[in-house]
Amino acid sequence: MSEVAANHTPKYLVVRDYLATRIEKGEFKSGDKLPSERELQESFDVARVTIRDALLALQTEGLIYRLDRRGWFVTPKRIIYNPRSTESFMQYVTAQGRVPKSELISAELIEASEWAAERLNIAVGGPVYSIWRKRFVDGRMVFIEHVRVNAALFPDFLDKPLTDSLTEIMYKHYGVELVRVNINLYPASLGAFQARHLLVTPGTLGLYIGRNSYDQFGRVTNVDQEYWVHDALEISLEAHKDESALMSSIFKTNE
Amino acid sequence: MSEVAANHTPKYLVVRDYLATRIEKGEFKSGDKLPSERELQESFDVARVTIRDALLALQTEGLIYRLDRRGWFVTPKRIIYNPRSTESFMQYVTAQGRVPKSELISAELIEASEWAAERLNIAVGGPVYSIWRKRFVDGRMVFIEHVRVNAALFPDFLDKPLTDSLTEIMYKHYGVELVRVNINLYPASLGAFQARHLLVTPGTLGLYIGRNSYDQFGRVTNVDQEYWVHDALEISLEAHKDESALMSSIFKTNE
DNA sequence: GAGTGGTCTAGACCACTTC
DNA sequence: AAGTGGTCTAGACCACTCC
Repeated sequence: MSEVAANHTPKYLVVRDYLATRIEKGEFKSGDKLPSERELQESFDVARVTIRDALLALQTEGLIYRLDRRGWFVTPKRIIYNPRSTESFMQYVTAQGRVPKSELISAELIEASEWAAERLNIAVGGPVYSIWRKRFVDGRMVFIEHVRVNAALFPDFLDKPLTDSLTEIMYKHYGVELVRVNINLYPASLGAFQARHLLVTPGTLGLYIGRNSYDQFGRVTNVDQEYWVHDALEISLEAHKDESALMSSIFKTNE
Repeated sequence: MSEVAANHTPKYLVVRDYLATRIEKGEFKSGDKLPSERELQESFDVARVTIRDALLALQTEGLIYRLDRRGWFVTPKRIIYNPRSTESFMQYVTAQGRVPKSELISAELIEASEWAAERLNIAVGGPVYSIWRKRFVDGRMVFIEHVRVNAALFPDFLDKPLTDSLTEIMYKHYGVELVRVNINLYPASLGAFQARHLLVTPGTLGLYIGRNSYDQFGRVTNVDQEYWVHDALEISLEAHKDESALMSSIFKTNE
């Protein structure tokens, strides 16, 4: 490698840097729409593909996001989520000075699939409430959620206000308390159904969060699957040495 | 929307589906190299850009990954990481029947930057060991790590075997015990330095994990930053209601 | 040296959103 | 109706890896 760098910056990174700088300076603010791809193309005098490479790079970084066929927008600050907390979405979003919203997509009584039955610890074909919800922060859709509830434990559940915290409903109306959750999460791409509801292009990067909830009797009350847009969430938690062992001696964990 | 779908599947998704199927069937196995882009282009009789769209979609899904200028490979199974466990990388990878490897990139004594000083709770310019390491699973690079150690607490730390667990070194040689960690993580793209070491294209999607470690005296011993490739890791943890409150009453947490 | 992936051009048509 | 993003073509040159 010579002293004078032979590498020149690729054009798409020049465009990226320019846009990134303007976003960081606040010239494009959170939620703002960027100029159209063709406008950018003319400003920089490059092919449209090159503009797209720049935009896709910024998307991966989480600086901008795309609404399918609607354009590119500046990404708002991430919401912080503590998986060890039992706060509901409405609570932890509000606590961060943001405005949460919930929307019910569908709710029905179905027969447990093999996947659901295994996790809910019930028989295949057993009664399950299948609930899809959509969640917003400051008006932006951030994830959709699929909840499967062990219906045997919660008669008339579908009559309850299903945009509220389901955990709270279980506690107040059925005396069932959430005492333990198993959580797993990883980056994953958003499928057709999820993408359509989130108004993003199918295949967009997301963040998957799975959750199994247990009540005071060790029963699985519900299993949830959350499909987040990848740039809306930051996970934060604290752990103490040996506490897992300590907790198992206090609660009886059945594994 | 008419009964007979007017939508035909885009070509790049046809290619994606074909490759995804062959991977799922095991015709391409974990770690295998896919045919070159030009070979695929000829097989499908499409433009190379279309092949790339398919490959990029599969990459986002985590089915394949790319080594910069080397080609596309089938992604191995994810490693499961429990952020609440105090197991070291070597331990939790081995426990999952995989082969871990650590490599030291660099280790030096430097002056604390503002960023590091604030987190280590020391003065700006104070002594800090800056350690970069590279981590492998079954021979594949999965993340690089930047560790900053409060040097005042650990004289001659750089003489120790720095590919081993640093936590263990602190305990065995200095009697300093890790009792608490703060962790935060989110998807983020990999910068030039990280990408070069991981042999990926700069801007590739990654998973960022930050960690602050506290000892039995409440001191911050080290702050770590891990830059994972996005498809190598799944986070898994268990939480109990009210345990946070319980733990704070047992340990004194200084916040 | 051959082949590969990384970048780029200068267009095009379509489905869809927005006005 | 106009404009946008989504998809696609048929090439090209370069830097780099691999043999």
